Amino acid sequence: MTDDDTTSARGGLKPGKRPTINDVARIAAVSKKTVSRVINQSPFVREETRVRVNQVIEELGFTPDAQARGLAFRRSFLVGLIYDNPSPNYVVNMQQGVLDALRGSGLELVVHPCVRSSETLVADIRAFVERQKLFGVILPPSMSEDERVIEVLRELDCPYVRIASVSLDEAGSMLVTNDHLGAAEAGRHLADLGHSRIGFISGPALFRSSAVRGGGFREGLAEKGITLDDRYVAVGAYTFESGVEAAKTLLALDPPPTAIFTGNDEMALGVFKVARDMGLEIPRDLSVVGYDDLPMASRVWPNLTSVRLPIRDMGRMAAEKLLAPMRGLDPAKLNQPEVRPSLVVRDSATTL
Amino acid sequence: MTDDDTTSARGGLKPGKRPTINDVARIAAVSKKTVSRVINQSPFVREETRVRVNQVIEELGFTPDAQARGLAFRRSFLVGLIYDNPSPNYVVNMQQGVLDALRGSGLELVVHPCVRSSETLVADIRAFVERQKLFGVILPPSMSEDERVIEVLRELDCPYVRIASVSLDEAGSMLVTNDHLGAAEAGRHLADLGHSRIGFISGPALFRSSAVRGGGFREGLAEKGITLDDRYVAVGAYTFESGVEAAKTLLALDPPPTAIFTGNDEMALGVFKVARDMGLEIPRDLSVVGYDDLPMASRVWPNLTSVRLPIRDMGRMAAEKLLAPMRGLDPAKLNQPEVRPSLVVRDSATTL
DNA sequence: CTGAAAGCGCTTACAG
DNA sequence: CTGAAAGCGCTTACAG
Repeated sequence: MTDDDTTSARGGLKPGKRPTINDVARIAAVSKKTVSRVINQSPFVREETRVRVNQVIEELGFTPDAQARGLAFRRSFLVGLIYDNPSPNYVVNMQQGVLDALRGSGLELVVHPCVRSSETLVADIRAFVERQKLFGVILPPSMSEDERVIEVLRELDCPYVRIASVSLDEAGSMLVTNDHLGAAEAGRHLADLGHSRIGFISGPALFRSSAVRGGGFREGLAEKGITLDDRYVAVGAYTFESGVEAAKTLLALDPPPTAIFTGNDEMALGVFKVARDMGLEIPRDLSVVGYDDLPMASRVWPNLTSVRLPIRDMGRMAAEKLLAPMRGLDPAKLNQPEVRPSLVVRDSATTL
Repeated sequence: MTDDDTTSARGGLKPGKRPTINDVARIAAVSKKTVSRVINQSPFVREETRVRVNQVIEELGFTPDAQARGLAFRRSFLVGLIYDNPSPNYVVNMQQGVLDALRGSGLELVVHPCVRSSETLVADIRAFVERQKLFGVILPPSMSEDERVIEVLRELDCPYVRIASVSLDEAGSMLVTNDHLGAAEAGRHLADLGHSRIGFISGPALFRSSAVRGGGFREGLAEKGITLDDRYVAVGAYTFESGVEAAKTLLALDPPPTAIFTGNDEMALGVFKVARDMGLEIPRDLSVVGYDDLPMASRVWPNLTSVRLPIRDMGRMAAEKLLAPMRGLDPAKLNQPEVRPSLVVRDSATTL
């Protein structure tokens, strides 16, 4: 439609071809290096020149080619999200946060799921990062906890930010979620409600958060003089189905627990299901506390009491750390609040 | 660790640098063009040569540079998922399906959310697609329904597959979900259960599926001699919160509906919430039928009767269409089953 | 503040 | 079946 409007500026352009930096340079009557400087916001361009070049860029509808830039820069404009998390809800929330941070940065997000137990995991990740020459990588749990992967990233000189419940790396490449604090709060809460025969459904051993949340929970109970009985601990896999299995085991104990704390919300819903199937009413017959506070926690019935983790914010903050150097900031010194999980009391846990 | 093992093959390689196609060519004693042929699986390479080259590639740990290949090919190895869907669950499911199809293809997935009502939408998408020279794009609803976006993709010569409830394009770039069929089934089901004063919470007008599902539902009811009263139709936004609002409106009518069909599951959960708040028991006092059959449909209580859409499969099939030409197949003639939504009867709807 | 040359690591015609 | 040359569209030193 507006082809004619730009005829003057497009003079000499081959039809059907995208304008390149050469076209911009020719029409703006500068060298392509100067155009490159304008694109990359170099300060060494006279204001007048910059304006003229930007005007031509605008008129031509010029968009720098990511492949060509990447080839010359030896680095792409792609951020990788490498994950193995079994909870799609967790992943999608974090992904949204990462995208929040990337918006307007010129970087794009490549999602790369993988299987941590796969024999080819390390080779796969190496190929992915090397081939795409990623700008950087974000690693949610439990990918963040695999030192073989970290080793590869270091070797390939690929910046990364790890998200984990405890610190595993230097501040600039680490986002700590302090899960022991939230779990301790859950423990104190259940103890305060008068529970003492309490069950715990742990996440899988592969996740640091499983042990950290379990440890924090024990700690919180201990503060109130309660000891978690190992017979009342079941190991799940952070999935709904595993929550179902673990709940069956725990509720078959004699005497059964009066309350159950689960390593994440997904498994808490599994407890909900088993309780209903057994004719137990929550919270009257069984108190349940989850972890993560996914959106669904406040949509199920009864509303799930859960430890809130700001998953989306975590994704955003991790991405901001990754982008910090590009903005001339020190990733270790961003003015980011520490992640402090906190208990959201709803209706699924009550006094004994 | 194994550095020494490869010393022979790495002879002459600059330390600390990734091997390039030149290194492979030199060590295998062929031209780089031949190496390129092996990488791209050209049939015009002698078996013996191919084996030798692959061996050197293996020994060197050579990975072709995606940027360089993209620059030469004038096309990247990235597939874009451009979406504006308000339901994170829907998106994450579809995304998983797309990733299923991409696994092993050498292509990576770039996720690109956007706001359809934004003034810069078209320009944003143009810049994204042009800059990344995308291999192709997948468009879930309602992005799939925006003809301005399609126009840009055609102009940029970017292959795409649209996912929508009705056909909007040629078979090769279209995945039709036939939503009228599933909605009609929901209508017949509620009618068969004896309901006649039935509410409908529609999706937003921007989504074709809203009208298609509404139309199918009316059709199904009509088959049973029931007419949907416009006073019992509320318009939502496919979100939980909008479901809450719409349910409040419908349940405040005098007389209130005895059953509600919602345009998606997310809004059905909103109805669940309002019913509970009003002291109504589902399904005794109110029957509810949803659409999509997200995993959570079978995790809430009572289990939600819902029209099942194989969202993950849809993502996979759409991606397979996109990849078909690369595999020498005609995307219009893939042996894919048609998407047939079907009602999954659970516990949230019962006889009047 | 600006530019001409060389190069990033691949592939596409074009020959042979 | 194989290769030498040119080019994809940018940026990095290096000069001026």
